[in-house]
Amino acid sequence: MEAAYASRSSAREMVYRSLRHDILHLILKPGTKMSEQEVSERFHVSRTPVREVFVRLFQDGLVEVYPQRGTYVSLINLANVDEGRFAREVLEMAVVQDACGHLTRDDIINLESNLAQQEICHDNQSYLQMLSLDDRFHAALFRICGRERTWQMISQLNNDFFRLRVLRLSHHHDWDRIIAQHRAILDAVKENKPDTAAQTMQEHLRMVIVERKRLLQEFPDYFAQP
Amino acid sequence: MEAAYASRSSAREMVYRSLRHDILHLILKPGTKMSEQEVSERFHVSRTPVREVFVRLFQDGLVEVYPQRGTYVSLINLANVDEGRFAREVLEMAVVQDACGHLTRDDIINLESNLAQQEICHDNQSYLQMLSLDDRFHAALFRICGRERTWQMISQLNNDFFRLRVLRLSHHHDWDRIIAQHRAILDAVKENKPDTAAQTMQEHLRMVIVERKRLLQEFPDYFAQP
DNA sequence: CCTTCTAGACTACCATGGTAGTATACTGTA
DNA sequence: TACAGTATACTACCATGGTAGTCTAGAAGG
Repeated sequence: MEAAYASRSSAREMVYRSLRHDILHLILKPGTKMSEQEVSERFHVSRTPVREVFVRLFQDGLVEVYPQRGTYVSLINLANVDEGRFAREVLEMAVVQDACGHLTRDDIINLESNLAQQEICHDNQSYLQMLSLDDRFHAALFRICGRERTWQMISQLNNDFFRLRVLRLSHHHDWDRIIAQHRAILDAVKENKPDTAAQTMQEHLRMVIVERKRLLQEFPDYFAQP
Repeated sequence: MEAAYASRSSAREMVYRSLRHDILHLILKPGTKMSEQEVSERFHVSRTPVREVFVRLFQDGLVEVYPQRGTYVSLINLANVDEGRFAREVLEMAVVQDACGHLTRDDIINLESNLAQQEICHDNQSYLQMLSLDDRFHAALFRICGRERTWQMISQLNNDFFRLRVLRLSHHHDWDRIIAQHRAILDAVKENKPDTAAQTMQEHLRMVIVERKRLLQEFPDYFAQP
């Protein structure tokens, strides 16, 4: 058996990836109506694969389907954000402590290189690249501990958290603290200080709690009522 | 806006729930072939909703789709089991520590009642009920801490872990330790001993690691090669 | 002007037919 | 017997037509 379904470039897969990307990056804004008809015309495919994409997006929590009424990009649910953040906090504190033990030479080079690129981003103000680097920084810590799948799992469940990060990074360019915290985490891991590393990670992941209020005021119609 | 898609009883939803249940409870054994045709005839619906159900099951990791070749119930992936177990361990240790603080009278009644029913199950040897009670016991701890969604999230990702538990509970009726550990956890929480509670929870969730080897030998064709 | 009712234009849902690609069983050949 | 080539019966994939349910704009009545 060779390549499975996911890796194939079917019409369904193309549409799914495109819509998923656009929703996560807020190109399709929360609350936007999406009809089978419209999407199928836009991508020049029939309605069947579009329906199947909607099923997948619904499974991801990215759209809400109201039968005979319409399909809408789901609003950002702050309760989901908070629980996703909690899961990340607990898991990443454990992971970063574990990483203190086995950090290879290559790992250090990789993480240092990532941080250097973050600095460059800070000058460029390229938030898309910053987002990607941030993800890769955290993913690397999981990979070091042999917990790559765990990262993938919580990533899947943190779609709302992701959208909040997009909103934050794209509208407020106060990335100094973020980068400083990444630096502090890396240093603590390198110096084999698990407690400091965990502490800093916790602080890092709790930043969003404060930012939340500001974003809620600034973009009230992006969020679901709690 | 009222009820959303998920709660409706469409053909798709019926078929999805039925197949999902059968796969998770090993009624449909890992590796079994499932064709659109066959399933659509069995449920007396057309192939379109069946296709959409396959998409959802694929998203859940419960089936693998090989285009133009067939759709198969996915084998149990032990790497997935282990990472899911790790996530549960870390999260549940945090949750059970947190639960020590705020345990209401109703919570105690609920959990004690659950444990009493587990004892009854132990006599009846009803593994399906035992499975359900076990899930509800752990879910209750999350709910107490206001982390119900977190439980739902990790449940979604622990399908392989779930199937391993089904295998274990249905074929080996050594439930004494499981029930005893639940009792120990509850007691520790009641007596406000967070460290003991966390420790016992860790031990509890690590039991499956040992069982794994036995099950792998007993049902080799249920598992994917690592 | 405000409310009630109705006709029409949507929506997602499901059935069905056709297509390209894959696996397999069979046939012909050495 | 062993093997190569081919026909056939599958598979999932996609296009399209019809249907019941929902929303909305405009007419009718107060």
